[in-house]
Amino acid sequence: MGRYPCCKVDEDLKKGPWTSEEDEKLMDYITKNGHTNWQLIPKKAGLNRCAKSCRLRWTNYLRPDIKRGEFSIEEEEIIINLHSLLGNKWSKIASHLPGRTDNEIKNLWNTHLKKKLLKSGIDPVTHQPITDPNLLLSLSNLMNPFESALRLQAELTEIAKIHIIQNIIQVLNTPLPTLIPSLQENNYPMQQCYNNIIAPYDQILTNEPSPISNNLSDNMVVNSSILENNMINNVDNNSEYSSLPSLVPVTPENSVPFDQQIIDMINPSYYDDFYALEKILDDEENII
DNA sequence: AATTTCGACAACCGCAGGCTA
DNA sequence: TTAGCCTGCGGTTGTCGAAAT
Repeated sequence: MGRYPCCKVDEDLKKGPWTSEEDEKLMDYITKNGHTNWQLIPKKAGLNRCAKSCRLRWTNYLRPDIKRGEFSIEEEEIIINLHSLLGNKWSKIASHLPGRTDNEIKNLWNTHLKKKLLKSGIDPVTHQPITDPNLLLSLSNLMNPFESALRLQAELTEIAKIHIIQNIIQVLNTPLPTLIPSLQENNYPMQQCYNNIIAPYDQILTNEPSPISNNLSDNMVVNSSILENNMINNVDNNSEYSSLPSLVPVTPENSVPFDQQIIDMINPSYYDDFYALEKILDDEENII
């Protein structure tokens, strides 16, 4: 039944740091023969290591496509943003960063990024501002009080904006005419809604008109993944808030209610558009 | 100069889901 | 069909060098 076990428990296999000789043996073998069967590799390569150890050494260190060296600011931003969307899914996060391993990203998170967020008053788990007053006080004491207050205020404002945009995307991502047939009859101007609500913010982030704005028709669903990718990849490095904490996933339990004052801060006209959309949805709900 | 502490990173451990004989 | 291995993943631990005492 089954296969041969991965590593025999009673075998006296070497553990701990790899020597350069071991690296060379593994590298040589895989370069010549590939790594289709990890179980065979240690023996065939002449290594007294278990298959798992060999696989890990290869994927985390010896693989030729690994990008070594310090993480750039852009990479750190991407990691923070992806972490806010995906949580501790290190392998998923690593798949967005060519040449970086999940282990490397996990280490970076635990040693640098977590502290960086905490110092900015952001909870690294929820990616929301820390609300515990004691913790906030002790954090703010680390910085110049005036600078700290200004910074905190600016960051909270920016987070609020992102919350709003994400909520709008979520609503727009619902195929309205499918759900509510009468909307199709009314020919609700989704294009106009997009142009007024999403495009300006998208433009701020990308510094160019979004490609989807050219293709959006009334029956189309706004592709939020494109917008999210824009948010992740187009960090404005000149911005005072380039070290901004990341997006917070919009789920029913942590969706924030809209705040007139915050929406007005972005642009008062957006609220009118969204309010119009909300009103239509409410009306439809009442009819149904 | 010796010792201790801390931070960074590599490596290991154990689990879950998929796969295979 | 199923027992048990294989692989990938995330959490944790170990190691080593630098900084502090």
